[in-house]
Amino acid sequence: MSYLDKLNPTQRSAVECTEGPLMIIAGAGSGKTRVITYRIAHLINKGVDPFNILALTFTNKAAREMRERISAIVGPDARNIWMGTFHSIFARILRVEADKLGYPSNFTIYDTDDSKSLLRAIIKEQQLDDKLYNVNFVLNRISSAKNNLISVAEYKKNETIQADDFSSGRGKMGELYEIYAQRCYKAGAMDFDDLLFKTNILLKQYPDVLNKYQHKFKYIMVDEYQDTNFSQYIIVKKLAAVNRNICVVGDDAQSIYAFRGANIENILNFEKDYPELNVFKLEQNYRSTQNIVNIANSIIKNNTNQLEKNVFSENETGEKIKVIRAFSDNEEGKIVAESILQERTIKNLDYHGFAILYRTNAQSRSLEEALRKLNVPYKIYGGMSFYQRKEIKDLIAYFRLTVNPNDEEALKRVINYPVRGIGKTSLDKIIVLADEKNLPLWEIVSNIHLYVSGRGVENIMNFATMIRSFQALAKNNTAYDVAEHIAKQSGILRDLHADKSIEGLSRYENIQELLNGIKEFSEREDIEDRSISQFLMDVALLTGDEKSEEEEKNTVSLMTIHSSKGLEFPHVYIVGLEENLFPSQMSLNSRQDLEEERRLFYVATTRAEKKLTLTYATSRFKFGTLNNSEPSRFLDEIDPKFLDLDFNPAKQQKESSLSVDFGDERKGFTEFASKPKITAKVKTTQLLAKAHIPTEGFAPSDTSDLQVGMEVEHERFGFGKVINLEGKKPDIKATIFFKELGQKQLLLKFAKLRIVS
DNA sequence: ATCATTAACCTTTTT
DNA sequence: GGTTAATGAT
Repeated sequence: MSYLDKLNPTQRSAVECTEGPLMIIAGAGSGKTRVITYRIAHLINKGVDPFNILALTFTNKAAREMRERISAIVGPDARNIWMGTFHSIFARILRVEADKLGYPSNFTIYDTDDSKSLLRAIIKEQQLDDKLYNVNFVLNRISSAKNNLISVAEYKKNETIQADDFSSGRGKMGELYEIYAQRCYKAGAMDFDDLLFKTNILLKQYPDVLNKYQHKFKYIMVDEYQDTNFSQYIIVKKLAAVNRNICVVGDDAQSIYAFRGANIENILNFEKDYPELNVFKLEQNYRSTQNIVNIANSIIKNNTNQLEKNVFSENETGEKIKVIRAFSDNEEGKIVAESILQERTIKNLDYHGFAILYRTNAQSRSLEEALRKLNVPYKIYGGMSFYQRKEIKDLIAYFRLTVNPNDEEALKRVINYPVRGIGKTSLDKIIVLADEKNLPLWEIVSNIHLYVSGRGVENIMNFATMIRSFQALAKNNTAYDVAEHIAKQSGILRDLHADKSIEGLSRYENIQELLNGIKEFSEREDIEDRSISQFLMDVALLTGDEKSEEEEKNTVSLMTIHSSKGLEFPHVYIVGLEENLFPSQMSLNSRQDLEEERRLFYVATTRAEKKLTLTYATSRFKFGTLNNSEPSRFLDEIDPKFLDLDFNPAKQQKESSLSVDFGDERKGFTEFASKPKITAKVKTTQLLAKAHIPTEGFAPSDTSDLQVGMEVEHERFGFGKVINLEGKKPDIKATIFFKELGQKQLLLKFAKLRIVS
């Protein structure tokens, strides 16, 4: 029982409270994962069968990590826990029960690209204006309908929804939803939202099925409960209704997925569903320095809607939070890259401890360039993942078609790739026919001779024959044999091999990598079904590349703030703190959206353990054109006493060029920082660069014998006099009075000082 | 039917 | 800045 001793009293109570409804409000860095994993381990140690435990997470990464940590305590039993993302767990259940909903058990899962492509086709077929019926907008509308458990029929009946659609001139929205749903059904496909929506239908229409899973899942845990949407909420509520052993863990301050339908009310109102609820609040932050926790608190207190809690840290005070201004996104990248290089060299650190977080994926480019220039190894998380690459999707589309020939999106993708003379007109004809006969595309394609005659028919027949041969092969062979055969026979390998460009080469390599991955899958001893069909089931819900361990031990991590949730790094840089970027322009219309942005900022800051740096640029490229930008309002909201503006170019510039200093240090940030913007940019840059020119051949001296009263030169601050020394051996802090800049405190082990006299 | 050039869109954030 | 749909030439 030694693991219980690793918990503080509140954590321990939460772990030991195994029966009945339980809510754990876990502040950032408060050991949430530890509590969840120990709690599950504790259940198993108490004799609960792992098969009776359902643990739901939002990311595969979180699920995997927890499983590993649990098995470290309870051993191989951990394998049998029903643990995974909402989507993967319910996809698994849906495959078992698929026939009840009229789906094949090997139904395809459409990703967002598939959904959009299908919708685009439908909008076009319906001859609707694709500006008014913007694909993203339509998909969003359908998605939120599903997430709120509104069926096609209900959508069309609902007066509010209809009034909304008609008043915005989109009266056909209901039809689009209907056609989209039908087409998915006909293709034997579910999109991401369907995995939850159809689960709800299943549990509603089949009480015996509901009953089965209610008794199966005796203990249910939900991580990141603040991110659940209505659809997920109802599933959990139903499954927990019999045993009422439901434990939800979350932090309302970290709810950042409202845009995807997450409903923060689910956690705020949890108690209403379970009056006998036990609540534990984990408020001690073990991750970050006090300065970081304080800054995070000072950010989040600007929000109104939240559960009361007091997150605190007993760690060291830590460095102040540095704010850096750059003149362009490129300079921002350069500053961050240089800073990382410097920090890691001076403090002799691993790159692994650094992360750069941004609001939008598009921001990664300037950072990448800067890092590359300085030879800093980095790894981008999220963004375009391996499985989103064109060549990978192409090959997988062949697999999908082999397993489920009705898969419309897969068919459209590969019917003429590599080119085999089935062009747009042929495909259009097939689509029209399929629509007329109300049959899946494949039915037309595989019996094309019944419908059309003439040129081109032969090409289509050959294609159908090829797919059928793949299907025959897939019946009795492992995934790898099938995959390799398909890659060759489809002509994909040949096509890519012929492309001698650098990109072509890398595409070829990616295909090889995918095949290698499938080979590994086919050789696994621990699974029974090693068919291509089984491989596809696993692959559909894999999002990112699963980090390939060792080589990433020494790389800087780049990612959006959203994907940084749950992670921690000693050194964190949050870049692009500008109005209209962070907070995003889209969020400025409503208070709720703005508050979500603020929570996002809260999440970002609380990733940092030791040191946090915030940056913004006063100009930035957007769609290829340069735009001016203003510092984010969030910077203004931080209590300036936690900020270190000393290295802020704005301040240096101000001090060196403005004669009058009103000296009010408590001034708001924006006011403070935006003043110098009046001066021309180029000029300012030069001013900055030449603030102090080090003496020729400047080299830092050994400062171990530095004495009060000595004159020194600093590379950037210029000449100064040592007026005080304090602290012990490696951490001696010097107070130096610089002629240009005034009094400063420097840590001797970091400061580059030349002793003048 | 296919390739090459042009226009249009884009940026939230993700399972 | 970069990708992807639409247009036009062979």
